[in-house]
Parts: sequence; structure tokens; C-alpha cells
Amino acid sequence: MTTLDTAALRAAAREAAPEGDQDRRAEIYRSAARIFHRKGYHATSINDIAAAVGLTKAGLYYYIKGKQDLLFAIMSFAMDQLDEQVIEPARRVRDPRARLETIVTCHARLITQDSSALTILVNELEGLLPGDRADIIDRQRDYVDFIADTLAALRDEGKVVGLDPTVGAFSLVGMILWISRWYRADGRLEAEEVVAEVTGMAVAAVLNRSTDQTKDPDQQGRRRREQEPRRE
Amino acid sequence: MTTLDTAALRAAAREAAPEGDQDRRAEIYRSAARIFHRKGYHATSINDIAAAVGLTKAGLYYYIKGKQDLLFAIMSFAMDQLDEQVIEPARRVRDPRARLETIVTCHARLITQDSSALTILVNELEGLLPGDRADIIDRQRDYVDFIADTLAALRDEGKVVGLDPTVGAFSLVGMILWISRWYRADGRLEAEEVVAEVTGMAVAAVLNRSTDQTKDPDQQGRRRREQEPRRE
DNA sequence: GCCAACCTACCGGGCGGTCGGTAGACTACT
DNA sequence: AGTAGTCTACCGACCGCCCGGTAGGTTGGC
Repeated sequence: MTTLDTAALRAAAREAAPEGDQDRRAEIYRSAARIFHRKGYHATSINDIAAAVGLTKAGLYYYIKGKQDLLFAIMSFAMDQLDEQVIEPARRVRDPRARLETIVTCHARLITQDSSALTILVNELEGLLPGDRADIIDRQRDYVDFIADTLAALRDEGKVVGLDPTVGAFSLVGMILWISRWYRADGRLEAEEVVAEVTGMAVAAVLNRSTDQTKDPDQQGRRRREQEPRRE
Repeated sequence: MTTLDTAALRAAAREAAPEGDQDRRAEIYRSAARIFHRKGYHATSINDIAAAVGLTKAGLYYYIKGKQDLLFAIMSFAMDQLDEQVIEPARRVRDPRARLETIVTCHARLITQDSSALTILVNELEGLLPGDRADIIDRQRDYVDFIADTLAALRDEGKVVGLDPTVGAFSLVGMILWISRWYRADGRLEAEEVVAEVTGMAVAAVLNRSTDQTKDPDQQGRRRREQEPRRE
């Protein structure tokens, strides 16, 4: 059993992923997501990712088809996470207000746990091939619509007054996604404290709104046009 | 007066920037900001920018020192905008609640007017040289602190209960910045409608919070005066 | 012997950036 | 009036580098 320097390195790298093709592939996706998140997709080279998982570039290509496929795989995974851990749980909640809380809490919690893939999901859309991008954007739009529908249900119950559901949905999403920019696991607050704070703000933002919040008086009665705002 | 093809093209390009070195330079910054915003800093080549202003790459370098300097100039400009059109006006408002409204309204309005530079400001930080990045981050932190201080003042007045000012400030910033991702000038809502909606949400998010919002699906008679003119 | 799991070496191409030039406007001197 | 010099505002050609991706081996376990 001869151990060259390179062989030792390779073995050490292999130790991190115990066994099996799938584990290795998952580790690659995880590493790539972390690096894409930190440096951005375009600023990350295939070599960066290969080095991070203890491979050469050519070795990495044994597992991946290309850089763009890698990005799409990560974003699809993130979207699956969102479906399974936010949308599905929330869909089972009948009461609109409780559903809204579920959405915000689950989404915010997901981000505090691991923000890499979910952040890439919204920041690197233009790195995708047009077809893949359309796929992801469709799923994202479904999510925003899901939130907007919940806000519309709250409005129908009379619990929300004078809020455009679409604007409300986008605003809440922005608030949640932004967590990944400032939250640090080793910071002052525990993850669950942050989740609770943000959930509280989100719920308060759409409920209990009073009329005199905007000082500009001429905005109140303005008509809207028919077509809804486009999403990217 | 001979007019070659290239000379005609150059003249046409020159027409866009009426006169003077400063106008031309400003046009370059504006174009660069727009392209950086659309494609991202790393995905944008110097050639892209040069072509957009009717120059070759070498010609462009007569005006700029380098790609990173260009990015820093754009981000500094955006930060100046924020200082002049958000922070300064808000600083003159004594009442914390009115100051908060001023911050959100001015910032949101700025984004609906032209989001390019302000969006680059938050999305392309890692494209900067470390020294420049530190400079920008410092100014951004000052802004967040300014909002957090305003929220802390509201808390001291008893108008905000149980909200961490820092988390609140970050969340509001996230909500505002996210506007640039979904707002379209030719969409369903007017810019000022969006600004008003977001301001309303932001203020509601920090005021009128009830203590039991994460638990009880039935809010205790907290809502009293809300009757808004019908808007649909 | 074979196949999975890598490697070294290389490719074409685009990148940020530079170099040496130059057309043309303007000035200065004769 | 002519012309030499100077400066601004660019251009074409080029540089070295690194990129994503590939071809063709090599190795170790079954």
C-alpha cells in the first residue's frame, strides 16, 4: 500500500464523504452552493469548487455536467426545500392568519439554518440558461402568489384593510430573504429569536394597519390599472 | 470636412453627450450602472460598457481607471444619493415616528425612480477591493444604525414594544431594497402608490405590535380605528 | 480484465488592461 | 496665410492570464 502525497490528499478528501456516489455528489453541491453564496456565481470558478472538495477540475467534471447545470441543480434543490418545508406545511393550515405565520416562520427558519441555496435562488437567476430560468421563475411566482392569496383571504375576512396583496407578498418576501444578509449564527440573537422577531414584524405589517400612516393625503383614492406588476 | 463611416459613428455617439468631459463621464457611469444592474458586475465586461457608450474598450479607458474603480464610483454615488435624499431629510425630522416614515418613503421613492446604482450598492459588494468595500460597508452600517436609533427612540416613547431595533432596521431595509426586484415603472401600480403601500407596511411592522402575535390566531380587540376609503 | 474514479495536459476564447499611434481642434509664431 | 507644435479624445492591435470544458491516460478495487 503505497501512499504518495497526492494519494494521501485524495484519501483525506474522500474521508469527508464516507461512501457512495450520491454522498460525494451531495457534498459537491453543498460546497458549490456555499461558494456561490459567498463569492457569487460568476466570480466563482470551477477550480474553486473542485479545490474545495479535494478534486481537480477534470475530476469534478466526472460528477457534474457543467457550471450552469450545477447552478440549476442547486436552485432546484433550494426550490424543493421551499416547497417541502414552507409551502407544504403552510398549505395544510386553513386559517389565513395562522397560515401567514407558518409561511414566514418556516421560511425565516430555513434561512437561518442554511441560507446558501436559498440565497443563490434569488440572486443568481441571470446565470441560468433561459429555459432553466423560466422554470425557476415560474416556481417563485407560484410562491409569491401563494402568499398573496393568503393576504387576499385575510382581506376578505376584514383583517387586512387597504393593502395590495401582491405588494404585501413581495414586501414580506423581501424582509425574509434579507435575513441571510445580516443574520450570523454566532451573533447576538439565537436563530429562533430572529425568526420570532421577523414573524412578528411580518404579521404586524399586514394586520392592524391604520389609515393615518401615510401622511400623503392624495394617495388614498387613486385608481389602479388592470395589469399586474411583472416579476422578473 | 470629410466624413468616414467611423467618424460618423463617433459623431453620432458624441451627440448623446452634448458637451464636455464631465457629461461624457457621467453618461459612462450611468450606462455602466444600468448594465451592472441588469447583468451583474462580474458578468459584465468592459467591452459591454464601452459598446453601450459608443466607444472601444481602449477608448473607455481614457475615462476610467479600471473596472473596480468604476464599480466603486457607482457605489459611492449611490451612497451619496442615500445620504442626500434619505438620511439628510430624515435627520431634520425630530419626531421619531415621522422620521421613520420619512426614511422609508424617501428610500422607497429613490428606488422606484432609479434602482440601478442603489441595487448595485447592496448586491456587488464583493466585487470591490477590500479597502473600498470597508468604506462602503461603514456607510451602510451608519444608515442601518440611523434606522435602529429611530426605532430605539420609538421604543423609549413606548410606541414600540418588544422589538429589537437592529432586527427591525434590517427587516425594513430588506423590505425597501426588495422593491427593485419586483417594481416595474410600467406595471399596475404608480410609483407613489407603491411607496405609500410599503411605507404603510413598514410603519405597521414596528408599531401596533401585539404581544401574542405568534400564538393566538384571534387578535384581541387591538384594532380600533381603521376605516379606509374603499380602493377596489 | 474491467470499470469507477480520478488525473495531467491541453484547447479555444474572452477577459481586464496597455501600448503606440493619430485625426482633428486649437494655439503660436512667422 | 501658412505651418509647426500641442493637446484631447479616441482607435487597432496586442498582452498575459485564466476561464469552462475536454481528451486521453492512470490507478486501485472488484
